[in-house]
Amino acid sequence: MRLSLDFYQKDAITLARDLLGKYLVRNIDGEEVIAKMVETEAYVGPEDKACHAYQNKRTKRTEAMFKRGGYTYVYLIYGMYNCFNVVADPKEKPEAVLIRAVEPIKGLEIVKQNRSIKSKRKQDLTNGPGKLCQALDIDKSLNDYDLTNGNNLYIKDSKRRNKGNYDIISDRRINIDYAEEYRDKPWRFYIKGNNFVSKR
DNA sequence: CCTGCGATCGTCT
DNA sequence: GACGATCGCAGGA
Repeated sequence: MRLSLDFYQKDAITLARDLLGKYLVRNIDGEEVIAKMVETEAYVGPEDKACHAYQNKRTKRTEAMFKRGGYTYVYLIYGMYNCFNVVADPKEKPEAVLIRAVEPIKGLEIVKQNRSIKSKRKQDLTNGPGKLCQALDIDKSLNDYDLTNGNNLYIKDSKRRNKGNYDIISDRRINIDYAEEYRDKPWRFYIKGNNFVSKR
């Protein structure tokens, strides 16, 4: 079942944990790709020096983070890759969860097409924030997109019985050395033992 | 296995 | 004008 509005109205750290194991669903020209989210990072609003909305910095780019939970925040990084975030919290609280890695569940052929790589290791298809955006064809056209309404992109519960009963590891976030005392906050979360996690 | 490096461009100063 | 919530490749151990 698609996650409802209230699921997202919580702080980014809680949401980052709760999103693990949930299914990200992407419709590309009628073809469905489904991927399980296995690694996330919380970006915790005005206080967090690693967050784009640090000190409530409000620009065209960060505007989506100020939406209520359940919207997307997608931005271009290093001129060539996209990063996909799920906005948390009620309106005006700029917190979001970066999806760092997913595990393909359905539509593997499409994923392989979207990712033309030499590596034959399956995990290299989606074990990174830029990689999974390529794999699921997520770019800025899906920024500021309502995950609770649209059909192009949404999140659903896995039907499995393991309702979030994963062993969850928390660790430092990746590549935010500039964030001073927030650099080492344990706000990255991943499913223990999962092969698609980008870094352990 | 690991480290270093270049690619590439929208966004903000 | 500078830079980045990254990636893939090359080269060495």
